[in-house]
This record gives sequence, C-alpha cells and structure tokens, in this order.
Amino acid sequence: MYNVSEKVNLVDIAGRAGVSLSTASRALNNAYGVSAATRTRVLAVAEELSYVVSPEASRLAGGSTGRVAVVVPHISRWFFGEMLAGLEEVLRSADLDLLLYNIDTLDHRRHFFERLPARRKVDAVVVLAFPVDEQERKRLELMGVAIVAAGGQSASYPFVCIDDHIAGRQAMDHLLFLGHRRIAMIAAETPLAPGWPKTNQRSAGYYSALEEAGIAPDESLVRTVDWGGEEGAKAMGGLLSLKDPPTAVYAHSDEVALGAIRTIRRAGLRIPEDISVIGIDDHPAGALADLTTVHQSVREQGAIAGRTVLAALKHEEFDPAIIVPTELIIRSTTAPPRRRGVL
Amino acid sequence: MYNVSEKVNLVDIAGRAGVSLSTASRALNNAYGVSAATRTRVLAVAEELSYVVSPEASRLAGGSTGRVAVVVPHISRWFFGEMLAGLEEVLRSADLDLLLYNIDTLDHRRHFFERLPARRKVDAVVVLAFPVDEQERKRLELMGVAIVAAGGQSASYPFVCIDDHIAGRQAMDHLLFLGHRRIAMIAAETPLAPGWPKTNQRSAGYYSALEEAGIAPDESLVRTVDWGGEEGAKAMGGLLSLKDPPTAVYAHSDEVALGAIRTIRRAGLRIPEDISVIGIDDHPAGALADLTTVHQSVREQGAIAGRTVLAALKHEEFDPAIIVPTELIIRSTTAPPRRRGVL
DNA sequence: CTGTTAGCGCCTTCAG
DNA sequence: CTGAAGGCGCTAACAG
Repeated sequence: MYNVSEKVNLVDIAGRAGVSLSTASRALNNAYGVSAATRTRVLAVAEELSYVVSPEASRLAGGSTGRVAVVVPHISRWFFGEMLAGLEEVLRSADLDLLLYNIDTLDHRRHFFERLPARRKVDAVVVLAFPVDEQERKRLELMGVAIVAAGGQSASYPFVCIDDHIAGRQAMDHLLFLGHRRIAMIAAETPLAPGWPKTNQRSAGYYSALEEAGIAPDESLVRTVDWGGEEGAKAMGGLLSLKDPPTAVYAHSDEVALGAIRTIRRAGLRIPEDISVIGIDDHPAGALADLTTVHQSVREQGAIAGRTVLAALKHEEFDPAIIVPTELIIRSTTAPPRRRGVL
Repeated sequence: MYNVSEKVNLVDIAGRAGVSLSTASRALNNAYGVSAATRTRVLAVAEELSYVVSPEASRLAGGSTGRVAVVVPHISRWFFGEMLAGLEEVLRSADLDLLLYNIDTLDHRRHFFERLPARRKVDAVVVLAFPVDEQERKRLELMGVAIVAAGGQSASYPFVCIDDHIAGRQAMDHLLFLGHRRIAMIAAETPLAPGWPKTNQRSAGYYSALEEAGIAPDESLVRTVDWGGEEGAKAMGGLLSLKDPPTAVYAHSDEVALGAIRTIRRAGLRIPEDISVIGIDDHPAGALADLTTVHQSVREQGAIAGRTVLAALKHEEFDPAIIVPTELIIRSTTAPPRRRGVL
C-alpha cells in the first residue's frame, strides 16, 4: 500500500531544507528566531513532502494534545447532533480534534466517569446538555483540564444555554393570550437527568404563567414522562380520558408535542380546532408538522461552547454564563379555544 | 487544581511495585512472560495510583493510536446520529476512541480530504453514508490505515448497508398491492452525494416495480429534490398542481415524506383517503406521524461497521459486504385509492 | 520470567 | 538567528 506519511519526519524535511532539526521545528511552529527566508524554505519543503507532525511525538515533547472530549447523551437525537455540529465546526476551525463519548445509558455514564477514558488524551472536555453530579464533577477534575457545559446551566463550569423558564413562559403566554384557560402540561424528563434544571424551569414557566393569569393549577392536567415522542403520546391519552380535557397542551419539547398530536388525531379530534398544541425547541420534524413552538438556536449554542473552549485553552477571558435567546414561532397547531358547548 | 494523572507514570508504578519498567509495561499490556504474582501486584499498584498510560508515549514507542476517525456528513440528522451511536458503542467497548469529523458542506469535505486532519492520528477511518470519489480515495489511502464504509455501498472498501433497490420495491409493491397505479416518486439527493448509488437504487426500485406491474412511467410524476423535508414539501406542491395528480406518493426518505404530508394537508386533502404516502427509513418522527415506511436498522449498521473495523485492526477475517435487511412497516398513511369520480 | 538498553519524533533549553 | 543535546513516557528487542 502506497503510503507517504509513515515515512516523512521532521528530520527528513530538515535535511532536505538544509537546516537543523530544531530550526525546522521552529519554522513549522512559527516560533521566534527564524529568518523569513529559512522559514519559507522549510515550509516549502514540508508542503512538498506533505509533512504532518506526529501529534504523539509533539505532545510527548511538551505540547498539548490538540484534542477535546465531548460527552453527549443520546447522540442520535436532533438536539444533541445539532449542538455537536456547532461545536465541531469551531473546534475544527481551530484545528482541534473532537473525541466523542456517547453516554446513552446509566451504565455508560458510570463507565465514563469512573474509567475516565479521556484521561490524558485531551486538553478540555465539554459536557453536552446533561447535569454532572457532585461526584462526577470530582472525577472530571481529576483530569486536570478545562471543562465547559453547553445546553444546560451548570453551577460549577462555564456554560451556555437558553433560559428555560422564559421559553416556557413564551409558550404558555401564547396559549393564554389565545384565550385558553384549561391548559395541560406534558413535562419531559430524561432518566439520565432526573431533576435537571431544564425540565424544572420549563415547568416553572407553566406555573408562573398560570399564576399570573389568575388560574389555579390543576395537577390532573400535568403529566411527567420520560423524554420522547412515544411517551408524549401516552401521556396525551391520559389527558384525553379526563372528564374535562384541556383545550390546549404545552409540551416540554417538540418531540413530546408530536407524540401528543398523534394521539389527538387518532382520537378523531382536530388540531387546533379542538385542541391546541405547543412545544419547545423548533425541531425540524415539528416544522414539518406545522407545530407551533419556541425556537432556540441549538447549533449556535454548540458553537459558543466551542468558542468558550478555545478561549479557555488560550487562557483568554470569556463569559462563563451565556444565555441564548428564544423566540415564539407560531405555526398552525395553536388557535383560540372553541366554546365548550360547540365541541 | 487537584490533579493526579499528570504525575503518575510507569516508572512510578514500577518503583512502587518493585519491578523494572519493562516488567511493569508487560504486566499492564498483559504480554507474555510475567508471572501471575508480579502481574497482580503491578496491576494493584496501578489501580491504587489510578494510573493510565500516556497514549502519546505508548504510540510513539510503537503501539497503535487506539483511535478511529469517523467521517460523517450532517451529523445532526437522525440517520447519521443513529449510525454513529451504533458505531461508538462497539468502538468504546473495544477501548477505541472516536475522532469525529463532520463534513456538512462541500468546503468542509474538500478540506477534510485535502488536509487529511486525521493523518497520523488514527488506526482506521470509517466513512459514514457518503460516497468518496476516486480522488478522495487516493487521498484517504495516503493515510495508510484501514478504511470501512457504512450506510452505502462502496466499490473500494468493505461496507455495510441496506439494499436500496429492495427497500424501494417494498415501498412500491405495497402501493401497487393497494391498487394504486398513478404513483409519484419524490427522489432525494444530497448535494454532497449527487448520483450516490443510494438514491439511484431507490429510484430503480420505483421503475422496476412499475414495469413489473405493467405501468408506463410518467416522468411528470417524478421529482428530484435536495434531501430534506422542506424540499419534499415543495415537490409535493408541484405534484398537486398536475391536472391529474397521483393517488400515492413514494418518497425516498421519511423526512421527504413528512414534508409531502404537510403540503397535502395544507391543501385540504386527507391522508390516506385522498392520497397515500410512504417513505423509507423508519425515522422516529415518521412514527409520530403514523407514517407508513420501510424500516432499516440504522444503529445496527453502525455497530456492524464498528465490528468490521475491529476485525480489520486485528487482521481477522470479515465479510467485506454486509447487507442488512429492510422491512415494510404499515401505519396509517397508506390505503387503497378512492375511485376517481369520488374525489 | 525479569532487567537493561535503545530509540519512537519532536520541542526546548542551552550554547554558539 | 541557528545548531547540539537532553529528555517527554513508553515499548521492544536484547541479554541475563
């Protein structure tokens, strides 16, 4: 098999350029103390031989790893993939490599924090959208590298996320504005993050909106489910079996909302005529279902997290708590409620 | 900052265990020639000091990198995320790290193949669901490592994928069986992979099914769009503006089908009464929309690709061409056509 | 079975 | 501005 890279080392290019090893090294790393002429020559030779440093050797001799670990739950979900895309883009632009660790079960999660497979392999780790507990935090710090969180607040690390309370309010206020008073909430909670502030805050938005509107919360209208469309569908079934069903449903996420919609349609009811539905996230599948929702720029959050990492690595200043704005997107799953008698 | 790992090296554990450096090394790598007693002792010390090898040093001294690069277009799409999840899981179980390269534009793609950022950094690269051209193949081989493809056939590398022709036939045969004769196709093509066998084969399934049913293809019923729901929605608009619209639509993917559904609904038509819709993939959003589709196990394909990588790295035998079966999933977007006059 | 000895490829003082 | 020399932490022959 034809293979160049295995053979071309710094010595080679040094020899070919007629300089010493160290000069070649300096030139490549554009360090001080190399004449422009020499540098150009070295660079040319390197280019010609298509040389690339051995990251291993470089690192061993005192450099950084040039890698960052990204820990993400459920990589196949749009939200995380999108965030990862934003993150990857800025890391790549800085020539950093991304080591991916998917943590989609409690077992994998434990494994990750106990074994710390990324130890000694990265310059930083970013935790995507799930809360690390106290113990995990300690393990992480054993790695002795920069840590940043994205997609959720963190007490311990710099983070970037949306304000879930506000997002919840935007959804609820829209429903309230339309005239709904009997509004259900399907709260989503992932087993990986029970009690994660995200879900709580989205719930808090529900309660505070109701209170402000002078409506007493009815706990029979509140369902908490494991994150996901199928779960949302099930919860909606429960809601529809109430003697006095809601005229509108606020779901913590678009996936959950989509599940609810399926149940409503299967029940022969129409949206939004009979029941309004709103979600949060602005998931592309939601757009395809004409779902009213609250938009958040997920990819941008990933990118910001990436920039935070870069700043941290360069020991530059950075904002340790960035909140990205959200925005109501009205599509066609919400409308004013019909009179009760008409239904 | 408290930090253990930076300090504990092989020498330390060797000294603490009262053995030489090389013995310690052997013990840790469970190589031949170490008494059980010694090994146990070394391992114990290593555990106690929570030692981890420096991958850089290890690699430099002759080992492998313990990393594999994964090149994926559009990481935020369910299909790729799912595949990645399967892949990550098996790689992780083999203690291999996954270096992620997202290639979502032509520019990034060119950048990747020209600069080969993964050069000298990995033991293998897996190309996820996009075709590498001849030139790219040459660049890739410069890396001198194992290469495997997943999610699409490859002439040059071992691969795992579904049979797109069969998948297309399963969708079409279902429609035909229901009695449809005027069937539209919305073909999806990603700019990243024009002419990628996948799309072609899914199209081939359309034509071969029609032919076998004795139906002359009507090119006005065939639309080719860039991959994605919004594009599918647009194409459906064109189809509905025909003097004689189709009674059923076969979309190359669930996303495209979902887009088509939105357009049909917005036009005030009902599914499946007025028009049937079928997709391919079994995307979770499709399930939430009760979309009839052809299922493929994406995660499993990723896992198989992972196992193929492992086998290749161990120089074991492996099947260089694995086809994963697909299966028709009937939900509620397909039904027999109504009589024309009734519409 | 175990210890000694060379490097792996590069960066970084240190002299010139 | 440049070259020589000493590791970085580990593995892989070699000897014992």
